[in-house]
Amino acid sequence: MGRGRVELRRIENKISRQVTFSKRRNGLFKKANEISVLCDAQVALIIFSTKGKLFEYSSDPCIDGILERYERQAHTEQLAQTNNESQGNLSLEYFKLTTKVEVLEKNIRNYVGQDLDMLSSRELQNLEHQIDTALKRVRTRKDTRTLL
Amino acid sequence: MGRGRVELRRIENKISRQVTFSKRRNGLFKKANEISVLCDAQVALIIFSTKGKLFEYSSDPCIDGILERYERQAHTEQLAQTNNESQGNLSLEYFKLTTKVEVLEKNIRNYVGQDLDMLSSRELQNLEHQIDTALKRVRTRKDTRTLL
DNA sequence: AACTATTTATAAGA
DNA sequence: TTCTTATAAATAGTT
Repeated sequence: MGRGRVELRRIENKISRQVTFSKRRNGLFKKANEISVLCDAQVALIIFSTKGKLFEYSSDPCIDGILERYERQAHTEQLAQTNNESQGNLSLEYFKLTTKVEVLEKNIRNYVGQDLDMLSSRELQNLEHQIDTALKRVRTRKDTRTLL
Repeated sequence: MGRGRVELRRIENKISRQVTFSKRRNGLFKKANEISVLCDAQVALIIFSTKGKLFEYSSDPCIDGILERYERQAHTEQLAQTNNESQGNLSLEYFKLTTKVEVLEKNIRNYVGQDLDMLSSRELQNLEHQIDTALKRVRTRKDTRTLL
């Protein structure tokens, strides 16, 4: 869609890649929004750039609702059509909470360096950076405390 | 992109809406794949149709990795989320779960080096040790992965 | 499912 | 970054 065809492979030039990323990201968000409005669909779109910057689009006010719905559906397989209503249903809310607890517990295991097998290189990189930052913060706090 | 402009609002005709949904869904997945390849980005796309049918695209073999990364990052970025939900007549189990979530979230904040003010010297010492161990594990895992 | 007239997205250039 | 524009690509309406 432009002056010349583009082969479907990683753009090696860094500047071009960033420019293309920015343009196509906007295009993708626009189209995601269009399909959600035109076709009355629920859409969640998450993008991490090469550098780890997060971009997200959600057709709903809060993307978490869609992600939780996804988790429920993906892990419950068959129940697809049935769960569209029942807001305010305590058992549903309870189930959502148990899902949330599972996610939190998985995150904690990652933060203490466990369950790393499923993480990609990039995720590992990201996690390492977070933990490294955390360690610095804790040591700074320790130093501050020692002075009191 | 077709014979005549389309207003950005829900298509009322059910058949047209379904056809458009199918076409645009394919287009969206194609573009999501293109940006991930061209720009070396990580992309997760979740779509629920009006009827609740799930469609998903992921640039990675497993979409859950991206979603978990999203959860981690979202948690790291927004610390001031207030969970004011638990009002009203909730069952004991539900309440216990919300408490558990609070504890887990508090732990996660500590693991990323935040909310350290209330910790004693001994707790700080423990936390430091845990994080230090975590960092070593992550780096070991990274090295292992690099060798593959 | 295919076909095309058009609109839309965007690659390259400014 | 933002705009312009030539061109590729997507798709609305049709068959």
